[in-house]
Amino acid sequence: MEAVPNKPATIRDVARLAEVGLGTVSRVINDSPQVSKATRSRVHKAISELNYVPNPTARRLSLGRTMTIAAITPFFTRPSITERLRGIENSLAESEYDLIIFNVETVARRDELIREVPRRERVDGVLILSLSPCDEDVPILEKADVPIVLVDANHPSLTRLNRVIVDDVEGGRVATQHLIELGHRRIGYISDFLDNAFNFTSSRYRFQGYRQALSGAGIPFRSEYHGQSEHGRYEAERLVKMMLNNEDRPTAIFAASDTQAIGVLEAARDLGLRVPDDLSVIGYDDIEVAEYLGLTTVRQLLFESGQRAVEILLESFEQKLAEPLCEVLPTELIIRKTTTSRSGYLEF
Amino acid sequence: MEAVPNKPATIRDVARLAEVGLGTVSRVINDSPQVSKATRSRVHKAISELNYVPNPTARRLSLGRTMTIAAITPFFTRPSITERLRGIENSLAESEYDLIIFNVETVARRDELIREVPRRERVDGVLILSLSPCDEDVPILEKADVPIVLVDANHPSLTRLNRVIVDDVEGGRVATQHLIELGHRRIGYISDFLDNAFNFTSSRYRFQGYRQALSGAGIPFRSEYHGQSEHGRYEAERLVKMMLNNEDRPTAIFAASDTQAIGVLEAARDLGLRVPDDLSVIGYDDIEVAEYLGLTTVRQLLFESGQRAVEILLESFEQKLAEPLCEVLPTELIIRKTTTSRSGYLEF
DNA sequence: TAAATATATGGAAGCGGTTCCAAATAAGCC
DNA sequence: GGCTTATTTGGAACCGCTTCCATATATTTA
Repeated sequence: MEAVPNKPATIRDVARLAEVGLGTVSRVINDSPQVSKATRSRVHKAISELNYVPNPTARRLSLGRTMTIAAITPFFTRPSITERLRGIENSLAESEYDLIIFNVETVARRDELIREVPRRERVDGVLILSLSPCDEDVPILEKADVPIVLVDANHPSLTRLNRVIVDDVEGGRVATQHLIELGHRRIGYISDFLDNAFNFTSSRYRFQGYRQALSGAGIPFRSEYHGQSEHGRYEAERLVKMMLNNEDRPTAIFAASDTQAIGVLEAARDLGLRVPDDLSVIGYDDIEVAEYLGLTTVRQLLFESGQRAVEILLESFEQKLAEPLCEVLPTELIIRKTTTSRSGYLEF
Repeated sequence: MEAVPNKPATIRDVARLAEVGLGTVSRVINDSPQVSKATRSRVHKAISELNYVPNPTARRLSLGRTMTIAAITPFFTRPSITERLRGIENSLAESEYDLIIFNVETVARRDELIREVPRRERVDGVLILSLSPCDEDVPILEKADVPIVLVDANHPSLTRLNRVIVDDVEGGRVATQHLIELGHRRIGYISDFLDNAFNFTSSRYRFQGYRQALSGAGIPFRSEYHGQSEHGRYEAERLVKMMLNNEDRPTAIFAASDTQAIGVLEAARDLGLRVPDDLSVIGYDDIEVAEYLGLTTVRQLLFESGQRAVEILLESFEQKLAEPLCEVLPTELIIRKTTTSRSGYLEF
């Protein structure tokens, strides 16, 4: 029982109390095998007596590693982002690494972070979420001196960066194909703006898949069946109401995210359209509420994408990766209760 | 134009190239006034030539400060949490501090973090969001050797910790009083479980306010008008449907969060009740979607609470605080379109 | 012009760890 | 017992910065 010292104890205090050398204490801390049992327990006793905890900063400097991983992420208010972050935090919690987070809400900050964060002095690795690099960013990122993993982000000319992605073209195709196989011919697509300052690409790729499926089935694309706006449930609701007020309105809607699909369901309800009888709706993501709503959707592994990205990063620290990984996570069509066959229109 | 060096440049490289001493470079980096203009520009030239960035870890060790702030937060999927986090990140982005985040999803982790994170060697300050300490935590936190700010968290016996809180009792009272003044007598309350392992207190305090308002108006509390369950829109929907199926059902509902209020609105719609004519609904928080929905609610300053917490933390680093601050942020009743007077029942 | 004062500069010491090398001790072998 | 080898141990050197003190240079002042 002694007074709490003003300054935290250092490794030297422990060495003195345990009557051993500095190196020995360090070896005990780091579980080095070459310390005799007797010495080890003497040191442990001193450690707990002094309430000693190794100073992480000193450790980092000495190791030449920051033991820190940065996540650069846009608006972390969207469920798809927070789910990925949960996965990241979850995997990192068991490791020795700290997670530092940078939230991007402006293009200027995006550029600043992409330039300044991936430096060896700052962090050991970087995770970039849902922010696809633009042409100028590619060389910067490929030249960075720390491992980087892009999650839900990509660029055609990337070859030297790890990525965890979903094949959004395929996902869009599968969703649309599902509707086509149910007999739908007039299929709407509701999405974010395909072109945007942050270079979010998912809506764009899913749109490509949508187009592919249509043309594969010989259905011409009609631009009035594509609604784009800012991301959000209520924006989607507004868009789809306009679309559904047309004469020749769609019998099915593919929404680029579940959040937007919820908006579509609301709109249908407001317009007195029964889902799925009058309107089939399919979303994308399979966020938590999708199951509650019985929403048919394309599941992507959000939480797992974060976990996987961390695994890849940690592996790349240990040089285990011969070359950059581009891991494509599977998507899965989850058929629930918001899609059904277009009665009377089946042509198969 | 020279080859990218394998190792990042150090302050010594800069000193050598600029032909000055170590100390001088350090002074330039830290904007010390006592460096001559000529020397300063020589050093700057060398810095940009070597693409030099000071090593933060070394800086931290030397300064004896980690330049890092931890945020300990429960499930960061809830809008009220992510809004606060946004505010925190936003304020910290302009500072020199890094933000490291710990997500709490189990009680065990909560306890572990509360014990281990607030240490001088790890971080310079700690923000704890929406996790009220329990009795055993109080002495641990009060003895911690780094400044701590609780946000949306409190404990009756706390005196030595900074807090940014909302008077939830008052907020609950105001919400309920609003309904009473509209003539409602049968007022339901939908909330999280009042007792829960994480010791979330907001539902409890708002419940107190609800009770106060009722008894102030001479309305007896009826336990069948209080529904509690896990947090969430759909859980709330289920609860309120049961409540509304009773004979003597409430004419107004106070939901402990906007998320839950949305569930109430859904339930009303499913049951064919018009809002506000058949059922008045008031929420709490004023999250982004509340305005879209025209939801009457009690606004609390979520984003600002995060900003304010950071300000207090930074001030306490500079010893500017004579004693711990307990800042109560205002709430504001935002009357929109989901509450109206109980026609035919007005007794005033 | 010399002395006193103000301004600039160089670099050692120190922050608290890790690691490597040399030395001490223990164990094994003939 | 004496020699070799394996196991433990101590501590200097180092990681890259800041800071303080001593020294060098410039500026005032009498």
